[in-house]
Amino acid sequence: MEVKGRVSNSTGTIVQSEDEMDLRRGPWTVDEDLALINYIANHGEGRWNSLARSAGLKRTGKSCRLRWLNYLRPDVRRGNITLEEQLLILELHGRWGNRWSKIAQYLPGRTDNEIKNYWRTRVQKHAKQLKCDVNSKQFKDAMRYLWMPRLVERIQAAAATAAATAGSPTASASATTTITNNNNTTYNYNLNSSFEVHSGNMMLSPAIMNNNFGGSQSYTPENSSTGASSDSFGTQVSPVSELTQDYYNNVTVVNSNSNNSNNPNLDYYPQVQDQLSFLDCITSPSGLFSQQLDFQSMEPNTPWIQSNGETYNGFWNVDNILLFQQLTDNM
DNA sequence: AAGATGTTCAACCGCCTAGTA
DNA sequence: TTACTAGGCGGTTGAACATCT
Repeated sequence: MEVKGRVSNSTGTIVQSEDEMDLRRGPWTVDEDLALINYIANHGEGRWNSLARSAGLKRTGKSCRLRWLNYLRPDVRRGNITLEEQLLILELHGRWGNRWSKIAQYLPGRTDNEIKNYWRTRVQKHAKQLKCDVNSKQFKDAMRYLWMPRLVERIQAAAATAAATAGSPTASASATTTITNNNNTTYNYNLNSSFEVHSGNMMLSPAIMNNNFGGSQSYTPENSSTGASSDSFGTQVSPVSELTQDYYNNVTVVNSNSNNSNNPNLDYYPQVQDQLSFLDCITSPSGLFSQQLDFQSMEPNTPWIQSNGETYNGFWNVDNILLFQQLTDNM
């Protein structure tokens, strides 16, 4: 695919420079990817326009930058958005809105583009199913009081299962997790599949109060398998991704000291971050499920995301939609 | 089996800001 | 101060793929 570059001069006339006539657009080829990877390996990134020329790429600097940051960069995490990441995206979007790059700073390895895509395809889809605007208070309340607690519950259930499978004594069934957000709302979660919401000084809608979702209330969801949803995160495997990951195995500048065998990209990148699980972070250092997770004070790029590929089973099953409707009927 | 419809995500576009000459 | 350039960001598009009818 080759498209002639066209720009307007000061009089509005379409002109074409010699370089612009050769500019390529559209999907990147294997050779282009390799050229970019090799060039950055040897010369570093930055100064994208000159980089594009020096690397012999008939692409704009912007295009090179985007390709590198969103796809070729070795520490890009690919695959399913984990439950932990979903929870964090919901929380951070509630605070910052569509500040994708800012949100991405808190999800190491995820790009702003990926988070934006997640929001538009998954979250907005749920809002559409519920026939409400994704920015409406109804939907935000549903996220805060139904979706996010459910995510935490499932994270804990998965952790408990994993711990039990591993024979770990930490799989205590009555442990409780407390999460406090920037609205001073405290969520208490425990492994018995119930949760409480303490509203603190947060403003709650009368409908929610009337429906026993304000103050300090308990709600026991259905069996935590919850799975009935059409959502299927990450089932699509990009052939391009597989290809370019294979290339990393053959790039001559790989860091052979790395022992990471899961992500071939990391072999290429000298700085391999040790990753902690979500529960490691909310429980450590002093006690199981008792620490408060303070999103406000978290530093960007804190490497706390679990590296496994949790499959999302969805939340908006029939029970929860009915519950949501009960909540919103009185609004 | 085939066409229609829905979903995903890489890539592009246009705007904005910071840096610099 | 102004003009220009590079880089960054959020919004949007469209091809590829999946699912439905």
